[in-house]
Amino acid sequence: MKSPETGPPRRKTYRHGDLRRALVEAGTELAREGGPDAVVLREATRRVGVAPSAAYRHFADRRALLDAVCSAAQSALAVAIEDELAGLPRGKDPAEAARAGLRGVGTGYLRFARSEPGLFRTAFSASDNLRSAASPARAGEGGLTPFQLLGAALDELVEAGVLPPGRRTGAEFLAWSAVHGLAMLLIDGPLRGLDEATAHNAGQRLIDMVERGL
Amino acid sequence: MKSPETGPPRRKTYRHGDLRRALVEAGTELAREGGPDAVVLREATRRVGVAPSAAYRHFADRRALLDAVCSAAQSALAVAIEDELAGLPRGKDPAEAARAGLRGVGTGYLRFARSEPGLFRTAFSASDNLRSAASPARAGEGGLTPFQLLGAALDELVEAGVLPPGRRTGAEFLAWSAVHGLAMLLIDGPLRGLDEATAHNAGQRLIDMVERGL
DNA sequence: TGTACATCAGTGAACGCGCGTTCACTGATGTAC
DNA sequence: TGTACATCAGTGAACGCGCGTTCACTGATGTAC
Repeated sequence: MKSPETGPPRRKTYRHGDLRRALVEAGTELAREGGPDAVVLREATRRVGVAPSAAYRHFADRRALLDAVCSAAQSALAVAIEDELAGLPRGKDPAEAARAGLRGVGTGYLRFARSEPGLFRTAFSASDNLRSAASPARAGEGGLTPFQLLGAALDELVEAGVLPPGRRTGAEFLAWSAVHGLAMLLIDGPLRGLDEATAHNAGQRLIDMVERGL
Repeated sequence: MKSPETGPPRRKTYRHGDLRRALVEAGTELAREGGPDAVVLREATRRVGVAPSAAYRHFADRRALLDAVCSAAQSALAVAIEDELAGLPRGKDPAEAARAGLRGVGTGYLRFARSEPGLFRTAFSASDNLRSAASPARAGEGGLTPFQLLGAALDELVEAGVLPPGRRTGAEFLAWSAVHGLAMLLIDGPLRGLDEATAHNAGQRLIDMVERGL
């Protein structure tokens, strides 16, 4: 029998205990609802039930909070891709498995963009934008970032003899471009509002194109 | 011998004469400098040398001004593509010409994204985002919007027998995705800051991939 | 051609808003003796 | 085990800022007579 909690959660202790984490979580929720611009420092403290200035014990400024939220969003994207890969049937021949791996990365990426557009847009708004794409804060449970997951999928394609090694260099940027572009068209662009099945179809066609074209 | 003009231009007449156009131009300049968020109504009136409230004679609100600026940005993108196409050598066989046309659309698109990142980002932030992609306000000098220019290039590819008609449906979204995604990576993402030649190269490789993959 | 008047583009002052950030403070915690 | 004290996480009031928008107004323009 919980008392009806209105507004911010009331603390019993003067100290919060885990304010930094709580602010990142509140900020992530804001990003989920409205993208990077919605990550407002005062609103995050409000939701946590703390004075605005308390945030400055843990973050130098608003940008620092946003950067932490960006990392969290990238990590969530990595997890979405990992989930897609984990759902793949096993035990095929290496070539087919490698192909399925690349497809899985693209599909997971697109699924995340559609189901979490706010977080997706936030993932690409870090101030150092993906330059340090290898930061552990941005990785999924397997310890790889989205970019590294894509790279690994391409490596497997080469190992399985599907992709000529000469074509490997820079291939992540080509594949990424295609999938990222479709993601943008689906969430902000003219393909916004497509139903689930049609969107999935467009994604598969695009990945076909990438596979043939690489 | 011009007098040194500091700040906003001083009007001699009480009436401005062409305020709507002037505000859209000032807004476009703001978008060029800082993207859609930089299109600030007060700043636009400041630059034009007019009271903030004067804007409301011509625009219902800030969003209406931004929409007009978006249309202008899309039109500028169309012109950039047209320029690229106009520079193409003529008189080849139809198949080759059609291929060059598609390549030109992609190259012009990427060139605009890199040379005018602020306008490029603004072009994709209309509230009705590209749904009415055929609006004349968004067209280039030839009367076609960027999306229509791409469609025309694909049609030529079909007519020249390069692209099987069965593959034509939805092909603009596949090609657009790839090129748009690369544009994003080049201006906001991890490929930001690439030198001209490398960026051009990446663009050509991507377009190769699209051509093969379509 | 001259004059009265309606129109409406632009003025200027004011509004409330929410933001990020600062600063002197308060009070719970944990450590040293 | 008990007490003094340093630490530092969180408080609360205040700041200046620039924004979008409103409203009663002013004055140039063009039209009707």
